[in-house]
Amino acid sequence: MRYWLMKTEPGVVGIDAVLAMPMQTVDWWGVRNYQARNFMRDQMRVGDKVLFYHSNCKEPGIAGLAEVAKLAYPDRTQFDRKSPYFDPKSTPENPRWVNVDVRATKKTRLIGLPELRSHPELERMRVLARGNRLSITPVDPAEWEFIIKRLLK
DNA sequence: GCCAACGTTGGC
DNA sequence: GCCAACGTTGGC
Repeated sequence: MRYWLMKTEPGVVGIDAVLAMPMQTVDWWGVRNYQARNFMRDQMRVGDKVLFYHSNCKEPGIAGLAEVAKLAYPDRTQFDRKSPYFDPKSTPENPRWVNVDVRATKKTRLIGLPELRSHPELERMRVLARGNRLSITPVDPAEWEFIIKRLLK
C-alpha cells in the first residue's frame, strides 16, 4: 500500500463537499499533468491512503484523510466539449487522461504550510519543495505516520 | 532536438 | 494581484 498527497481547490471540490457525496466518494477529474496522471494510472491501488490537501485558497494545507476507492479509468471531462478540461486530441478509443475515485474518510483540523514546514520530519515532503506544482505526490510512510500520530492526535 | 515564448500553478 | 517556478508548444 502506498501513501499520497492529492491537491484540490476547496472552492471546486473540498473535503466538506466530498464528505457530503454519496459514499463520500468523488472521481478525481481534471488532472492534466503527465506525471500526476502516471501516478494514478501506474501506481495507485484501491486502499492506498491519501492526504486530502486544499490548495489555491486562503489557508492551504492538509484538510482531511481519504483513500483510493477505484482504480484509474478514463476521465470523463476530456470528452466533454463544454468542459475547460476538454481535450480535442483525446478519443474514447485512446484516452489520454485518467482518474481514480477517492473516498474521504475524515475531515481533520487544517494543518497549514507553516506548521508542516516547522517539522524536520516533514522537510523532504514534495509538496513543501520550492516551486512544486505537482498536484499528486507520493508521501513517505514515515511522513504519513508522523502526521497521523503526532499532528492529528 | 533545442530553446524561446507562452500558459498555468499556487503561495504570498 | 504579483510573480517565481515549471510544463508545454512549436518554429527552426
